[in-house]
Amino acid sequence: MARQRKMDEAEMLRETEKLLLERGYEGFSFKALSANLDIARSTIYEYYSHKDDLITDYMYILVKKVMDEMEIIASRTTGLETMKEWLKTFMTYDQVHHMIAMRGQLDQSESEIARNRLKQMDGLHGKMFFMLSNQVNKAKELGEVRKDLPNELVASFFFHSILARPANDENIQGWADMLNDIIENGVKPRKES
Amino acid sequence: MARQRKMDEAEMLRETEKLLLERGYEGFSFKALSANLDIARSTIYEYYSHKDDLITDYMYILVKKVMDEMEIIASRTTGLETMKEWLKTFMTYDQVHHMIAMRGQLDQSESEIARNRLKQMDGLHGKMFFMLSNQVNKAKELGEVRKDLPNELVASFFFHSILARPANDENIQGWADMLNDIIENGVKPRKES
Amino acid sequence: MARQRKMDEAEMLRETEKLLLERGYEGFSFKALSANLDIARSTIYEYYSHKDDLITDYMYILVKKVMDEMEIIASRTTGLETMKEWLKTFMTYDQVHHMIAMRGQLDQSESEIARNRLKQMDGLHGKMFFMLSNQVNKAKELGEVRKDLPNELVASFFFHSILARPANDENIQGWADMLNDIIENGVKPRKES
Amino acid sequence: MARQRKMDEAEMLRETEKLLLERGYEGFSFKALSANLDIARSTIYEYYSHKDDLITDYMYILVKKVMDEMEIIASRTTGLETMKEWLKTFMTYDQVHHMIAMRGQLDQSESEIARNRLKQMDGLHGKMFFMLSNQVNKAKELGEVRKDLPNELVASFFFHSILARPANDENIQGWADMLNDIIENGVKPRKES
DNA sequence: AATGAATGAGATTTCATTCAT
DNA sequence: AATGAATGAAATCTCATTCAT
Repeated sequence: MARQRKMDEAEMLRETEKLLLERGYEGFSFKALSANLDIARSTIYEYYSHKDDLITDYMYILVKKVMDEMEIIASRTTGLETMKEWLKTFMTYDQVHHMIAMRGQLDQSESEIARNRLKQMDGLHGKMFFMLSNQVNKAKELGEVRKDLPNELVASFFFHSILARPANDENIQGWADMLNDIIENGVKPRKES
Repeated sequence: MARQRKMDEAEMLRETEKLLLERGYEGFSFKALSANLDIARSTIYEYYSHKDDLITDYMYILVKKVMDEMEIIASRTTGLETMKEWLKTFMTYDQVHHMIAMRGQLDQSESEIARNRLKQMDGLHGKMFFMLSNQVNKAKELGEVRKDLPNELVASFFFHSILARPANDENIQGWADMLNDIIENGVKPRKES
Repeated sequence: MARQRKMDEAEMLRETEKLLLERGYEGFSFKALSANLDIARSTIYEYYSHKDDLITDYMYILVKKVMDEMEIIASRTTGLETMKEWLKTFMTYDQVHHMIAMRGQLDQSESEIARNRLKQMDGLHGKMFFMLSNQVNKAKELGEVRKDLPNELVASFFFHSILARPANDENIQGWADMLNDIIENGVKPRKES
Repeated sequence: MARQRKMDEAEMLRETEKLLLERGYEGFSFKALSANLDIARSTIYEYYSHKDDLITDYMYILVKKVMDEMEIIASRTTGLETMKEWLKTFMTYDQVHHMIAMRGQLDQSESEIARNRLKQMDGLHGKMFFMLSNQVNKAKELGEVRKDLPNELVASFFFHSILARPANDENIQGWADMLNDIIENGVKPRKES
């Protein structure tokens, strides 16, 4: 009797994310995943032959999604405005920071598939930082960013500033505005006459 | 063989840190630790009866060290200057950020000793943020920080800004100065005539 | 290799009994059990996630079996006759006495499943003693048992008398008859004129 | 500086008994013993080089004590009276039954000292049963016990009857009297005109 | 396409025992 | 006589992975 197609791969990736955030790389297990998805553990192997394959797949897709949004934004804005929009993207996908933290543990993965996907991901990640730095440069040319700061530092600053998240998560927009404000103008009062 | 020599507990904590940073909470194992220290796995249990006891001990000591340095700095400076000095402390102990990320996984620890140490650590952590926010307030009073920004956001911004670390780790001082500069003045050029 | 063959759970319980009787609660180990069953140690965990779960399962099933036999006997006899039949049941299942001795060590079990099963077992055990005492009472009413002895003592006497087992195990029936004889008439000669 | 003689061997044996009764043979550990006695674990090895040496020592001393009491009683009484007195001794030392249950696990002990002490103990145990059977015989000759019952069965019956212990432990004497009454006269009413 | 059954490797933890002081 | 330090072996338990159905 033919079994029903029970598996929804999108849901699988969602659960993967949830578990990775809750328990970290080593704490993540197919056992827990199969329990949460209410399928047999062995069924997961029909989709991913190694734990690391699934994890790197999830990671790659996540970074790709961020990249895609960044590119859409870049296609209709420039300079500081682009970067301010990107900041909102970074907020929406703040898991990325956790994934970067976990990435190191995957270096010695036994799965070649996983190691290859990591390389692709690193490529994307590099490209992402290149886009950031590049945009900083454009902003400099437009006179929106000081020329005495290294592009990479400003880029990295944008990317990490979202970690300064307030305790109460409500009002994302207001929070984003304030972050942008600090990044642009700094915390020191301007001596306006 | 050196059967009698007493374990060097300081070295044990140093190796613990190294392994935690390399492998994360779940990846950390007494097996690896004992191998690195060149002692028997069971010997570690003479010092810490649970994995979590050792980890929380390490974490607590780390946070305590940061706090102590912060207090010394606060005793001889104020306002923005204090915060700029603190930033250097945060840079020196940037492992703290990794530990905060791991902390969540320790909540369900079966070891009561570990759970208690976590409570103490949370206390310290709370105190740390209180000190930060407080200093932001002083800086506002001194006219060094804009009054329209919430204390907590500025505090959190300082604490997390160090994550915008440049690829090449050399020249910490220059890096610290630039971070401070961005935080103070922002990335936008000042319209100075 | 017979990789797919399903474990025979009945055999598992039989081996469990054997090992428990040979080595006691703390001496019982999954290592020995898996060796005797010629399966991998981890396979046992597919059936029982805790040592205590298996042990209490075995115990419960044992007590249940005794109870069931007792009830069948009680449904077709009364009074002293019932108790004499029960004595034979107790002889057949004399492991029960060992299990009662071990039970104490299970109280602090970490497995909730085990603790729950223990509660059920205690319930059965209580019911068993209630049935025994009750039947003593009936026997008193029928004039088969002296009225000056507490029900509980007579009940307990029946239950434990089977421990007075002769060295050579043959001839169960003769032994049972003699035990019954002593319990009924005592060891003192009746002064029959 | 000379350490104080902290160890009281009698107390050591008392704690050994307590732990053996609480946890059984495999559950008994020098770790727990040293904790209870508040001495170093290694100190116990000054007295007993093997776990089993201590356990068998305790067991032997226990059985010896029972034997000594039995012999004193036997020196001033005979027949059924002796056996009734012995019953009280058995009640006082009811740990003996637990020790007999544990004894089996010691057979494969690696310590030769322990194996030898076991042999001595078995000798005593045998002698004890010989005394019991012998006394049954005397009682038969005195017309106090029925001649149709095997000596060993009556002996064993006495020895084990104390396990029929009532729930509430108070009033040992009354309980002993009732047990003796049942053993002597049985539970069936005597048809006395 | 999905699953049930089994397994080997490894993690945490406990403990008897040894040895130098 | 007593102890602190260390250790190896073993026990419980978890999990990624394989394989037959």
